[in-house]
Amino acid sequence: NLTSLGTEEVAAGSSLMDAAREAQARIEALGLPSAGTVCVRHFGGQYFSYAQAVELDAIADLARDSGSSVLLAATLSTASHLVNSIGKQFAQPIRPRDKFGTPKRHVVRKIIAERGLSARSVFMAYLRQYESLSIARRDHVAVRADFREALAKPALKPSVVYADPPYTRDHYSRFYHSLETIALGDDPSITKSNLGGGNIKSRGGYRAGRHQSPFCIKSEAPAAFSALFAGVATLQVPLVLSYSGYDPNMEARPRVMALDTVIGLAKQHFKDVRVEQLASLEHMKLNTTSLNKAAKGTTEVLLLCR
DNA sequence: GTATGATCGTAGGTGCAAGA
DNA sequence: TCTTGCACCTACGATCATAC
Repeated sequence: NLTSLGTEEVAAGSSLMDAAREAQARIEALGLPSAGTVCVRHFGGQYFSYAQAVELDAIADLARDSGSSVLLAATLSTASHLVNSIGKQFAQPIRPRDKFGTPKRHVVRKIIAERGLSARSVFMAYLRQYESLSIARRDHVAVRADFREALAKPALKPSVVYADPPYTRDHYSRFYHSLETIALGDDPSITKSNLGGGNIKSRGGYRAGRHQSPFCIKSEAPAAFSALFAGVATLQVPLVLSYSGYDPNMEARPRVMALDTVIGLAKQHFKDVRVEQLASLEHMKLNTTSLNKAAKGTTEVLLLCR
């Protein structure tokens, strides 16, 4: 993409590099606010066609200026719908050639189909869909906040807290960083990968300072769980905690914290802690069979804390 | 040098819907 | 009824950083 010019594999002096530099110069000459061109500079060519990215910039600008949650929701759905990546997430741009340099035919078809879509048309379809939804009559509020803040100052008095923290070391903010940037309307720098000497911008184009959940970091997870339990206990309401059971005898990837340890922490804050194993459920197996280690024994567990 | 932890790049099985 | 295409999203292996 344009933001990574000079660090990519394109040979200096090639016509593609010349075109990219000229495009960048023309964008700068327009004198637009940097946040207003962030899609085309950061995600154009990487996750969207340049034309789609330009349209997205315009749509996102409109949505943010309006302050309308419906417009913003339709914008984010449009970005999510258009993104040309593996699995429709924002951590894995398409790699159109295999390791031998041969173009992947099915990927080429996918690129042509997805990058030919009009952002405006997709946006209008989502807008019509969301505008036609009935309005919920029950009291509710959506909050974007750190869980500690949300528990310390709840927007509404809850009757129960349901928590679904991550349980592996994978930070899922990687998969939504572009939507975060579109929603915030800023112009973040892109992080550099720790691979290759640390001088190459991350292939996923991650925004600097993206959220890293303490539940995914082994050294921080115990304090995070303690804060969660303490925060809910202070509200004097029950807690339903979703976690993943894990049998250390199986080959599956260990959880950041063992279930027994989580239960032990819960018991420090609640008189009654029950564990319900959802035996009939298994996580979807989303990997090649050879890598799909031991889905059995890693089923969903609910901690009922009172 | 080794162990441990953290980050990044990556693959693809499953279930559903649409089309043949 | 069968086939095909697609969205979903988990979690692996490789690599690097840090602590000892």
